[in-house]
Amino acid sequence: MAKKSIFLIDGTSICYRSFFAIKLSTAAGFPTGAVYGVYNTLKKIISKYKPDYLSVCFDVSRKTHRAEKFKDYKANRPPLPDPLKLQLPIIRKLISALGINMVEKEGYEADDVIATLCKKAVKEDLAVVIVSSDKDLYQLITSADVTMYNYMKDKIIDRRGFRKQFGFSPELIVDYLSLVGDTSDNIPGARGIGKVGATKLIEEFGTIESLFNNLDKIKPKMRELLKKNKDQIYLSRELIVLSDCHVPLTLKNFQIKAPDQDILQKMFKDLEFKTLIKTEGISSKKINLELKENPPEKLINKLFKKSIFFFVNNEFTFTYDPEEACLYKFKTLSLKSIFSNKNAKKISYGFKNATIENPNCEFVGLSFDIKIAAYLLDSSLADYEFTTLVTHYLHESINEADTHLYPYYIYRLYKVLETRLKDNGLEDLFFDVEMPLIEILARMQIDGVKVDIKVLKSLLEAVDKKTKKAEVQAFKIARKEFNLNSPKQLSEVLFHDLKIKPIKKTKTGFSTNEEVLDKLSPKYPIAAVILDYRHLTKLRNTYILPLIEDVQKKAGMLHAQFHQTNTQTGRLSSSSPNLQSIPVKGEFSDWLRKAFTSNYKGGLLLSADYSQIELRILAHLSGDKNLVKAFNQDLDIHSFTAGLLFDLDPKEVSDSQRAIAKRVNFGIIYGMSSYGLAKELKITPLEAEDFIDDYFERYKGVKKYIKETYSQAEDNGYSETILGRRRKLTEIHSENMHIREFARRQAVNAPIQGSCADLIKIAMIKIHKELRGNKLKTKLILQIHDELVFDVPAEELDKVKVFIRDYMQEALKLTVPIKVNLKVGKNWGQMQNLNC
DNA sequence: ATGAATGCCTA
DNA sequence: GTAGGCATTCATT
Repeated sequence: MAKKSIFLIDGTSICYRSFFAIKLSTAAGFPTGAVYGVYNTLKKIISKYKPDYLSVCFDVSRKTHRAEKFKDYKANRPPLPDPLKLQLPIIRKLISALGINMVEKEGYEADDVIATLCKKAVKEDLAVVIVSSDKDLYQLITSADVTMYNYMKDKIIDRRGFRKQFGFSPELIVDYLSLVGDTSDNIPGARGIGKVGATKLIEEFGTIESLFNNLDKIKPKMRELLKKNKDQIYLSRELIVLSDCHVPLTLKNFQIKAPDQDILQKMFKDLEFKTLIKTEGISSKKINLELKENPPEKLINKLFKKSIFFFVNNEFTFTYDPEEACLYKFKTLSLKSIFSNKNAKKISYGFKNATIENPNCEFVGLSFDIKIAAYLLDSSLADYEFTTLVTHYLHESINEADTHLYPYYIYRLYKVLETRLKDNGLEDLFFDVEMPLIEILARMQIDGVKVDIKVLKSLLEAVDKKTKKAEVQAFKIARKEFNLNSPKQLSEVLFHDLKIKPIKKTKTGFSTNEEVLDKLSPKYPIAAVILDYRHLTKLRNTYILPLIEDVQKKAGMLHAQFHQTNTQTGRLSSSSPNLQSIPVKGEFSDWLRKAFTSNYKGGLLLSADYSQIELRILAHLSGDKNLVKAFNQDLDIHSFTAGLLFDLDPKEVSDSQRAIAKRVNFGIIYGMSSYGLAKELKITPLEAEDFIDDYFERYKGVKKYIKETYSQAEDNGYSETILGRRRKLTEIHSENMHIREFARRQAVNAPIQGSCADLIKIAMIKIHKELRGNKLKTKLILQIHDELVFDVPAEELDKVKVFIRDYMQEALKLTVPIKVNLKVGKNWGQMQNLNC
C-alpha cells in the first residue's frame, strides 16, 4: 500500500509564474492571467496526481522575521505589480471555491509554512510533494519521502534527481546558496563566487564550516574571496534556512472538498473564461461515464437518426443518446455500418487514420473532425494529440491511457471548437475545404505510388561507384583518411592541415557548407570533390536507400504520409518518406525520378503545376497595377521585373539581370530584408537596399500591401489568407528587433504561401469529385505544394487532362489569370510538355 | 537513447 | 529573407 500523499503548494510562486507567463484580461481590461494560470496549475496537479491532501501556502506581509535580521532582505525586489495585486483576492476566492485549503502565518513566508508542514507530514508518514519554483525549498528533500514538483517542466525531483542536477546532496543546498546568494531576494552570498565556483567548493568540502576549517587547502584566489565575505556568507545562511512557524497540520482540512460549481461558474463568467463555462448538452454531471456496452435492439434505429456518433482514430466508437443522457459503446455494430450510413452524424478525432484502417469502407456523412478544427483555429500548437486538445481547450488533463474518458471529452471538445470556428469565420474553410480533403489524403496514402525498384538498384550502383572515386580522391589530396561526413573533421583537414583560409564561421567552428566549398573549389580541387561526395551520399542515404527499403515492404508500392496539421501556413507536409523533396536538380535526379512510374499497365504519370502562383497571389492580394498588368499580358514576370528595375524593355534584359530580378521577386515572397537579399545576391546590404527601393518604387501597390499587412498583424496578432486561414504571430510586438522582424516576414509570407495552399486544396477536392463522379481510374498520387501528380490509365488521359487543368485554374477567382502547365510521361523522370 | 548542431533536399 | 523533412556526427540523458 502506497503512502498517502500531501501536496504543499507555494501559492506566491505559482501566482508570480502565472502572472508573467499568461497575459489575459477581460474585455473591460481587468487582468485575469494569473487567476487563469493558478486555476490550470491546481487543476492539473489534482487530476494528474490525485493528492490525498493538499494545501496552498501564502506569504502574509513583507514584514518577516528575515527583514528584521537583514534590512536589505528583498530590498531590491520591485513591489508587487498592480495587475497581480488586483488578482490576489480573486485567486483566494477561486481556491476556496475549488474546495482547497489555504495556510498562512503572519510574519512568515510561504516557504517557512511549507517547511513546517512538511516536517510534520513526514512524521505522520505521508509522502510530501512540494510545488514551487523557489530553490530554497530544496533543503526539504532531505527525507526520502519528500520530493519537489516543477510545474513548469511537469517533473518531480527527488534526492537522486537533485544530485544529478546539482552534483551534491540536498542537505548541502543551504551551504551552496549561502555562497551563491540570491539576487531576487537580495541575499548577498559571496561576491565573486558563482554557480561554478560554489559547486566545486561544496562538492569538495561540504558545509560552510568545513570550508572555513580547510582554508589552507583552497586555492589562494578562492580563499581570499571566502575570507573577505565570511560575514555575508553566514548572514546569507541564516536567511536561507527555513524556520519553524508553528502552523498546525490539520489533515482533515487539507482534504480536497467538492468544488462549489455555482460560485465557480459565476467567477468564470465574470472573468470571461469562456472555455471553462459549461456548455449546453452533455455536462460532466449529466453524463453517464459507465458506458453501456450495446444499445438495446429497438433503440438502434432511433439512434441512427437522432444521435451523434463519435470515434477516435479507429478504436473507440460510441454514441450519445440525448434523451437518455446515456453513452453507448458499440461492440457488435461495426465501424463500417456507421461510416457508410449517411444519416448518422459523425464526429471524429483523427478521421484520416480511421479511413486508412478501413480502406475498403465507404465514408459518408462525416461532419466534424476535432483535430482538423483545432488546427484551423490555431496552427501553432506543438501537436494535436487528443490529450493536448483536452488540456488546451477544456483545461483539464487526462492520461493518454484513460481511453474510457474519451467519449466524455470528445463531445465537449466538439462544442467548444464548433463555436470557435463560427466566431472566427472559419466555417467555410473548415467544411468546404479541410473536411473534404481528409479523405483525399487518406486515399493518397492508401493507394500509394508505384516505384520501380530495379531502377533504384541500378542507380545505387552508379552512385556507389562514383562515391568511391570521390572518397579516394579526397583522401589523396588530404593525405590522410578521415570521416568525410563529419563537418568537424573536414574543417580540421581544410583549415588546419591544408591551411586554407576559412571563409565563414558557425556557432562552434568554421563552416564547410555548400556556399563555402563553392567559393573554394576554383582554387582548391578538394572542395569540388567534397561537394560531389556530399551530393552523392545525400542521394544515397536520404533517397535511394530509404526508398528501396520502403518499397520492398509493400510490393512495389510506396505509401508516404501526407499531414494536414503540420504546417503553420496551411500547406500539407509529407513524411516517411517525404515525397515533397524528391530531387529535381542535379546529375542523378532524372534517374531517380524515373523510378516513380504508373501503376497501370501502359499507364502514364501526369504532372500539373501552377506557374508563378505565389507572385500571382501577391498580385491578387496587393492589387498592384504593374504586377497585375504583367500577368494579364502573360509576360515573363522576372524579365518584366528586371525591365522595371534596370529601366529597360523586358526584351533587352540580360540573363544576369533577369536572374537578379528573380531573386528579388522571391525575396518579396519571403518577406525580404536588405541583409537577406544581399547575402543571396552576394552584394552589400546597401546595394541590396537600392534594389528593394527601386522595386517598391515600381511596384507601389506591393509596398502598400506589405505595410498594411504589418499593421494588421500588429492589430490582430495574426495575418490571413484569401479564405481567412490565420497564422498567429505572437512575436509581432517583441521588444527584440530581430524577433519582431522575423514575425513581420512571416506576416507577409503566410498569406501568400497559405493562399496557395487554399487554392490547390480546392483544386484537389474538385478534381477528386469529378474523378469519382465519372468512375474514372485516374488517381491523385502526389501533391508538392504547387504541383499535382496523377497516375493515369492511357485511355483516360485526353479526358482528364482537360478538367484537371480547368479545375486547377478555376479553383479560386483571382484578379489575375492562373496558369497551369501540364507534363506527361511514362515515369516522373521523362516528362513532355502537354499542350491542349 | 536523445537532442543540438550542421548540412541539404523541395516549393 | 518563407515553409517543411531528414541524415549524420557528437556530446549528453
